[in-house]
Amino acid sequence: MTAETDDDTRPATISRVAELAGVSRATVSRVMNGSSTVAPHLAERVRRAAAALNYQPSVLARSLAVGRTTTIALVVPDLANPMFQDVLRSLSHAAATQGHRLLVADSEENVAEEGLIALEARRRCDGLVLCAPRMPDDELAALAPKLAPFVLVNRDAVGLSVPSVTVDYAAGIRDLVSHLQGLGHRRLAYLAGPPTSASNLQRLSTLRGFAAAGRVELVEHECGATFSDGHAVAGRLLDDGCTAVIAYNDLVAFGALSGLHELGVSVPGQISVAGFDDIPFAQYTTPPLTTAAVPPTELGERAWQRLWALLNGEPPPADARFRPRLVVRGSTGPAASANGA
Amino acid sequence: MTAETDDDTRPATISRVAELAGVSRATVSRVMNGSSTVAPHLAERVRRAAAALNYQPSVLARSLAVGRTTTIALVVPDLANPMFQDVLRSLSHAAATQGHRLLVADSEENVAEEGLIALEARRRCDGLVLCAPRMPDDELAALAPKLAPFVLVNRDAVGLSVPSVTVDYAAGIRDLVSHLQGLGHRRLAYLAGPPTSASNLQRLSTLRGFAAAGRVELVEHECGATFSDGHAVAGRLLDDGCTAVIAYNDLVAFGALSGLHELGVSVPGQISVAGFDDIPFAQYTTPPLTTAAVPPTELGERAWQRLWALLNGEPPPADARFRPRLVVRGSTGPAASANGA
DNA sequence: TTGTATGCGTTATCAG
DNA sequence: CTGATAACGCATACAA
Repeated sequence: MTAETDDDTRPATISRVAELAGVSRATVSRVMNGSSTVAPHLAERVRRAAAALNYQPSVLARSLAVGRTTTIALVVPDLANPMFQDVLRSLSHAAATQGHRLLVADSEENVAEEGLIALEARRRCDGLVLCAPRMPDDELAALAPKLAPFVLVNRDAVGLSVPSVTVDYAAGIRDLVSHLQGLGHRRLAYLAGPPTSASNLQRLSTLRGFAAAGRVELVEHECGATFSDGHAVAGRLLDDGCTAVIAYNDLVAFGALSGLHELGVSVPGQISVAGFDDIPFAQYTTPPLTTAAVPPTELGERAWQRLWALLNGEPPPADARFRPRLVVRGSTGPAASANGA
Repeated sequence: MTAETDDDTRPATISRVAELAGVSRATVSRVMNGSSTVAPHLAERVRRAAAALNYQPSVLARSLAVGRTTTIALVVPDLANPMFQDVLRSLSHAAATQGHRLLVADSEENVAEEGLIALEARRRCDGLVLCAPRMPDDELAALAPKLAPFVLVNRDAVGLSVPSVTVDYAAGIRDLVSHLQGLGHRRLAYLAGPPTSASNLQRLSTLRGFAAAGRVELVEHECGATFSDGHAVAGRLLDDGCTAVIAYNDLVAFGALSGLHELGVSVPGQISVAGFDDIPFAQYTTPPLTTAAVPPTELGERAWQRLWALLNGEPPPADARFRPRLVVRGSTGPAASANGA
């Protein structure tokens, strides 16, 4: 008996288990899935055979047969960004709760290939969560049908029937401005994020609204989204007579804080600084950062909630819009009237 | 002609393309894969048909037929930990370079289920990168054959022939101690990480070695791995006459820094503080943190390099062991002889 | 060069 | 309750 069908190296298949147990593949399948009712003695034989062969059903084959992968994809523009890390973590956690796994794809801010990456990722699983703040509206619209079912995070779906979970940046900015106004600040600077960022635009237009209404004087600084961007702009902050500055996000605020510190500028004594996001380290800077907090786990959880509904053929849930929570810490204080002098 | 086989909603299959193009499925397959040589006019017909039907080959079916998913999995104990976020990002990036996607599974520090999670994740793809610092050696050994091909990150493979990429914590600690000794420190505290952490053990035994050799006096504090852990232990730091403290990691060091600051203790004036890892914010604390840096992208890249070799049936590459780089910043300074007074 | 036939490992339908 | 048998969608020897 020259071994030929024997191949202990390759993983056992359902057929080999069936053969060893002396039953049909269908029966093995039934036993493995706990479904249907199988005669106890047969079930036992199958279990033994499976154990003996160290049989593990092929997820792949099962997915093909069932038409479901129990896997979803997440596409983000930058895995180094704390915000997307939060989305990733909370989404992964939420999906795991329902027995789903997460495939992650980082477009690395490559707007040109973002669409292809999303498409490719989507085709590997059942659904998609898309973070693509810089993708043009028309491209998104064109992609939408091929990406479904999917949900958008941190960006509105123009006219598409795509659920989205977003942050109400306008409200956050309003809270920050009110807070600063209450402290006597009248003239404030905004450290603008990436020009193509949709969320930056929301912040900016809200601020311009305040300015247009004559409630504050606004000085805009082109900046960016990173620590270094904030750090680089610190030197120009005192020149234009602002007593407070709102940064695009916490990272930028950190940079500004650090730059101001190096310049010997007292915060909030001479100038107040506020961020946006409330990333983990915001409470640990010196001084601790006043910011508008978007709950780190909510985004991912809500996204999953909506995607889950879509996967089950339920009607697209209403959009979720989070109002950031104003977190007042030590980096903002009363306007120093002496500052302009 | 009552439509019955018409179903524009479901994705097109290779069969429908073949039918529309008037060729066999095999030919369509050849065209789609660019392989083999197909008559130009036929190829063109196939492409037109594919485009018309918006045909996208099923990744699933292809994977089943070929026996390859071009997907790998990453299992980490905590997605909130900056170190694993770095591994995730760099691994994802490196794998993408070779056209592979990443499936991420967070065991959420649940040591009991870690094995099952790894197994399940592994079965969904071609290979695995495992970060499981707390998993018992025997369990890992038992799991190894079922997880192959896989590579270990930040942990040694006891006696298994499993490639690993690790950090030479002992070397890092030696550098830190030498640095502190050079500043005149003789008695130092160690803020210990989780007792079950293998990397904590490496740090600890290295320090104990120094102490046993009479080169330093060592005071051990049970601590943990988070900011709060470091913060909580700050109050006890001055009591035992240490002039310097080495924290399990940067996070803990941040906490200690913050706690000491609140207590009005000057760093490094009264006590020096050093961390480990050099996570992004280490350079931005006040004072900036002296630490042992492990390059954030190397771990993931090397892990992919090794896994890639394994996937191609090449012999297991040699283990990669990174020697951390000493980064001296403002949080460490000359020992204050007046401290004990 | 092209088509036929078979396999990949499961699930599901439908008789018995 | 069980077992053939046909999908699932694609790739690939093999034959023509």
